[in-house]
Amino acid sequence: MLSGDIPPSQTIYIKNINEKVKKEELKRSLYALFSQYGRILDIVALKTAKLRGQAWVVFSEVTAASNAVRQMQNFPFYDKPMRIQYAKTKSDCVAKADGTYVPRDKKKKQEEKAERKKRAEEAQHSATANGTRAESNGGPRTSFRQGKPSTEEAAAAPNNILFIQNLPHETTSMMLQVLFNQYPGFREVRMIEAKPGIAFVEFEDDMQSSVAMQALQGFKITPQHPMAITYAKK
DNA sequence: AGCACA
Repeated sequence: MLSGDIPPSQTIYIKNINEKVKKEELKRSLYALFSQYGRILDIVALKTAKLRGQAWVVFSEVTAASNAVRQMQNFPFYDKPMRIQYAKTKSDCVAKADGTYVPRDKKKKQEEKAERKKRAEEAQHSATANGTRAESNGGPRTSFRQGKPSTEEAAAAPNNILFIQNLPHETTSMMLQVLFNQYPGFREVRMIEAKPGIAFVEFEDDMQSSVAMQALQGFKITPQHPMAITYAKK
């Protein structure tokens, strides 16, 4: 089943997460990894028998979620490739924001489940009746990968090397080293004499570079120079 | 594999 059957949502659902990682660390890592795509409103992760190895990341915008679904698909996270889909239902924090939140009770939950099942069956029937797949209501769909995931199409593919721009010309590699050295996995800063205003900062792995990126994004060495951090091109 | 909001 293609994950594309689920309509776009501002919440992504991630599965195949390494179950050994502790909940709080998991949330922090997810935040570090996904905040590059947009503002994160909430991250939900539970370690119950049914829900371990999964997480929900709620973005403030659907577009952010869409980019995350595409670009982080199969990202090796704690040695397991993430499987990312849109969430099937609206997150509570979103419902609270748009005023549609109603506190859940056990009974309500069952009803929702039954309702989902019924709709799925109906969709199944109509699809087989037409002899086609139900390409759900309107909306231009991005095409989904058929073959192997290609990293080339990822606009912002994570990289252990960061590319820093908009530095004041007087920035030294020493200054950057002090700044980036506070984050685990830091390796080195590289600057090019002939190209002032930019730098490359290397970390041990993608996760660690992502944490530093998130933490220092927009950091101002001078008030006029918020640094712009992206992953270096491979 | 698994769709929640402790």
